[in-house]
Amino acid sequence: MNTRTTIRDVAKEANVSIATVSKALNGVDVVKASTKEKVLAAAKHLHYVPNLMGRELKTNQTKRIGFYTTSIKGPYFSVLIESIAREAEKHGYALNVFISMEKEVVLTSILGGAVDGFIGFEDMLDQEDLETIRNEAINAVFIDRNIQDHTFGSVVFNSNESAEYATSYLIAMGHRDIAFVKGFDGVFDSDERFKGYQQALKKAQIPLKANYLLEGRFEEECAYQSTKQFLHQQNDLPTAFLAGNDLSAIGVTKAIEQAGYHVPHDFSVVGFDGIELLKYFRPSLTTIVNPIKEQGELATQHLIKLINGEDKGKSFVLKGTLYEAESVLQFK
Amino acid sequence: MNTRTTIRDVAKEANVSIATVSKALNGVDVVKASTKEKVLAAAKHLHYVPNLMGRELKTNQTKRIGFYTTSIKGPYFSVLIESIAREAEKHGYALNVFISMEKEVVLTSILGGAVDGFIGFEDMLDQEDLETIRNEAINAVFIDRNIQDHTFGSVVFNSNESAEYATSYLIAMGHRDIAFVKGFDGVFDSDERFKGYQQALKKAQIPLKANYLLEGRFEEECAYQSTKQFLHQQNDLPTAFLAGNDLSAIGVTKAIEQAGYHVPHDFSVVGFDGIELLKYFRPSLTTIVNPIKEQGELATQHLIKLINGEDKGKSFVLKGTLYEAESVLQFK
DNA sequence: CTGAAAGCGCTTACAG
DNA sequence: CTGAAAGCGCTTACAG
Repeated sequence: MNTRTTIRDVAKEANVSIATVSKALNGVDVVKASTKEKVLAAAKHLHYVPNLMGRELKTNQTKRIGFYTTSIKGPYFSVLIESIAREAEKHGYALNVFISMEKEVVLTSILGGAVDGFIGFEDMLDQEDLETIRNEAINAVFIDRNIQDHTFGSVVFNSNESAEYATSYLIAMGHRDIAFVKGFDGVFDSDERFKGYQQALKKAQIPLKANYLLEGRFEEECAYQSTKQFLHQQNDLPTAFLAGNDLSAIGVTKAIEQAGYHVPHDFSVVGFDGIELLKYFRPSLTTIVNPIKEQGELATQHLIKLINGEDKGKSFVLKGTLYEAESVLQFK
Repeated sequence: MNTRTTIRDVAKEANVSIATVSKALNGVDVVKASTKEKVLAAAKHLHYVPNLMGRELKTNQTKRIGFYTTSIKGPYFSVLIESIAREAEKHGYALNVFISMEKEVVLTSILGGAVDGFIGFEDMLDQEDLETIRNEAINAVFIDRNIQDHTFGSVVFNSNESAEYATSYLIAMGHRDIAFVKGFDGVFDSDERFKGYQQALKKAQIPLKANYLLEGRFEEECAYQSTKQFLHQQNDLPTAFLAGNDLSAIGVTKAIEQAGYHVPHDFSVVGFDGIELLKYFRPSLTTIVNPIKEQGELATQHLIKLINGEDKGKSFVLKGTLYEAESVLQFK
């Protein structure tokens, strides 16, 4: 069994020192052209590829950025991750996606120096973890909460304003009885959307009704169940549903149809995000489209600037845009 | 700015040597209990996390497996990747997903020792690359082609048999004029499915018609365009379409509806894979469901056995199952 | 049970 | 322009 080729093998083959091999291969242009050629030929001949651990241990950088998550399910991720990967590659960085349920694994990776920085997501890391990461001066850009610090930045959506806008839009369409399908309490986008909903009602002087608040957990299934039950038990029905995200809007719509009603004739429905699979769903869904691709790109650009010391942490807020489709009808 | 905590800092804090710290932290149970306690306390106090590069360089293993791809778009990936990640984590390995368009980046990573082995996908790596990887004794399990060797295994679908079965099913439903929407020539699943289609026709003594072969490239859009054009230009129309995968089956269906026809009343449609987003699509699609999750799990188990030297490369073949839905109707 | 030493494969001042 | 040497942070025989 072949043992892996090292820089020493190349040096021997080319009759130079390992220092010269390193310089020739890394384009440190101090090496004589003929020497460089000789080294390159030897490296090619031996199929030499530098051991990354050696290089990274010495240079203390990996040229990798990380994305840590417990799951990549959900229609949001492929667009986000792919935009991060493309943007990173443009700047000479590779993206590493780590999927793990275990916090220890994630922390070991981040603090163990597996990446030069990471794009943060989910609430897996608590305040103490963040403190530790900060102390090690590891750069990060968060996309699900508003953080700003010397080494931490964030790129979030203006969920608050979007939700207020979406609610006002429904009100302008004649709806006054608008149910809200919640996401997760304590999650930034969820809380902000709920606040926006409340603000819009307040401005229109429509009282908030507790019985119009449904559980959605940002999932189709949960929203489906809540809505189904809601439609059965309630005699004070709304005329419209504002769902915490598109998936739950789909769940709401399916529950409405299942109960024998129709969207938008009996109920209007609005979602958030503008996920890709909407193009397969009928009736087409009115939603606030979030610029997910731009979020990934901006987060990546910012992270790389942080890594290179060209910037300090900033907080960016991206705006959503209303996409009008079939699921909303003028009321009355 | 804090410099990162190393094993030396912990040793100093605990008043022992770095060797002892290493042993205490790694559970080499030769260390006196009280010493171990002292070390653990010091490590915790300093928030010490071992530098992975140091460890990996020394031990020559990463406890990571890789998944390299140019894109994670497509409904297939989240299920596959997630099943790999979960299975890997069960065995103490982390999954690293690398998304890159550049072959050099991928090879540098694989040959540079970034992972202990990888799950291979796509035709990015040519025969020569595989040869190089083999020479370095790097383990891999491929999921899109049938490879078997000492360090290489594979887990593929029985696309040939599935396609023959699907075609025979359509024939049994009374269809004799069956168009085939191709994937990519040269791609294993694509070629195998095409062969299976041909075999079934032959067995039923139905001649293969060249004008019944459409381009699909495994994509919705391409299949849509091909089918649209086909329906316009052709006066010899088939009664059923067998599409290379579900996405192209969706494209076919949309083109049929767009041309004013209906599925399944005017044309029956069958796909392959059983992707998750089918649940959002109407009419519901008859398809051959591939056990994607099982493929990911089996590939991972096999890879880890290869890494541990507990097995040599094998070739596994997984069977699909027919899922009958609305898109096929008895003909006549 | 503990520690000094070697060495994994690199890069980079430094000397020549 | 080239090379000898140091050292990145670990682990692991080996000696005591």
